[in-house]
Amino acid sequence: MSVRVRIAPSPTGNLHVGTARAALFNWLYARANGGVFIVRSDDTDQERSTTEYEERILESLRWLGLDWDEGVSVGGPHGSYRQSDRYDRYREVGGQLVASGAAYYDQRPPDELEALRQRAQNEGKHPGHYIRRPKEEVDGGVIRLAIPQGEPVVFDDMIRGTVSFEPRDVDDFVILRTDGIPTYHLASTVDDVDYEITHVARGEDLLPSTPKHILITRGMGAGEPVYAHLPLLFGTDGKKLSKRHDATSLTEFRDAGYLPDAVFNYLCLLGWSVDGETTIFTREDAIAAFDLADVSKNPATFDPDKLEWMNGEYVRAIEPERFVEMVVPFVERSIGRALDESDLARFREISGLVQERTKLLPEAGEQVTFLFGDIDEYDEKSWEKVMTKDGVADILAASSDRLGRLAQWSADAIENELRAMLAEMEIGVGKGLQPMRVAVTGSSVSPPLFESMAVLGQETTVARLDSVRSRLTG
RNA sequence: GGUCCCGUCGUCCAGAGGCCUAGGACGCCGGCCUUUCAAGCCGGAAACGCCGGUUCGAAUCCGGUCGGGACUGCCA
Repeated sequence: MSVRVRIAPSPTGNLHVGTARAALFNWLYARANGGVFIVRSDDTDQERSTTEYEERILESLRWLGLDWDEGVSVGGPHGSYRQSDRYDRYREVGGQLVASGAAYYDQRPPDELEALRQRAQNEGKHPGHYIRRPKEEVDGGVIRLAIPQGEPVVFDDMIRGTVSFEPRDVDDFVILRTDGIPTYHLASTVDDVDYEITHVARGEDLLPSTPKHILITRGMGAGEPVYAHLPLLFGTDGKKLSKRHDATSLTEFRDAGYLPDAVFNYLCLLGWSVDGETTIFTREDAIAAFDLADVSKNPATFDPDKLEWMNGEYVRAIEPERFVEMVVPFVERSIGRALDESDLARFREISGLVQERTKLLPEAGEQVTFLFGDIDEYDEKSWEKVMTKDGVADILAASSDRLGRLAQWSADAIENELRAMLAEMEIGVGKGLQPMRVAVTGSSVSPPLFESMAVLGQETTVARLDSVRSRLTG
């Protein structure tokens, strides 16, 4: 039987990294086995679900480079792949389960049920012992599944191995609400059966719900899929990844300047590896090596530092011209206006040096703002550190004078001139260049100075040196 | 509280009884290179939670213990 896997996000927010990683592993498994990857919308929470979020989630999946064969927006043999379009089907199954005795109606208030549950527990009976009623007795209310007593529910999880639950530990849970809307357990399970899902790979938080899903599946007379429960993702504080402390949605990463390939690569490494040695790899490499059975059992802590490092690796690997294209919007954002042709030409001259120094795309913009506008304010710390030293004004005056008279304006020529000058003045290169750097770029951290000056132009360079010198000498 | 899951460097991953004086990556520390910052290169500190058992031999198997987590809704 060919592999059919799915990811079923709820459109109640942007795509969460945990969901993204689950999608990734499902996608890898499908691609590794010539299977079908399905995207379904679990939108039974009518209060919070929106089509707006649904579209954004799909966008994020596409951004990550995951394509799907069936599902929302691409269609397939099962309709819209939205649960909100299938309420009739869930009610039908609910009715069948009641008819067969696998489920029953219940309309008693929660506190009464709690008391009955407590009583059963005290007497060592199944929690549903005093709750269950014959199906004729009540009409309306919710429908609960009657957990069959006896044998434990056992299944072989691809990642966890054999997992077993005693029936007495599973509540008679609600499958259909009073308003006729199915709960997650029913809708999700019915869909998995109807769509002929062969492998359910999802977060470990659903492990305790698995016996419920297995029981519904059996109640429908269907065979169970193979389950694979992925380890959970934690934030840097060691707790569950939270929106409060961490970037949690894929859109945030995109907006921060992360590359989809880097995010893809990094997410793969959270719970899985190619061979324990390889850190950077392509999607094809991942597909070739991937198996759900190899996924780690341990929860993984999301490490922003490592992702950032990896993004730098990917940024440096971009084709130079492509890098320019990608970074232009960020440069424009930094300088607050669009780049014209001559700006672009100047940016190209230095973009290689910028690329080496970029981990996140927006940083590239910050590095070249000095090229495209006046320096409104100098970096305070840089000024403090460099400009308050003795002899700075002399260095600026001399460099302005010599660069102003330089016949050929190129990085090499500038370098030769300034090195010769500093040698004559008996000032160390490192010490002597810093004031010029701050004067010309506004900061003690910048792309290499000679190239920066070359691109900036002779006139502007000299003007900036003069401007700072006169500011220093009053 | 109950049920279930998990337990190798700070973090991620490798290790499926001898190849382990435990390997790779991020981060950290030191050095080299160097016009700053990066990048690159070299080196370093850093882990098998604990206790028993099985075995000639255990990070690897078993038991216990401790620790962490998830679930325990007419949310998903």
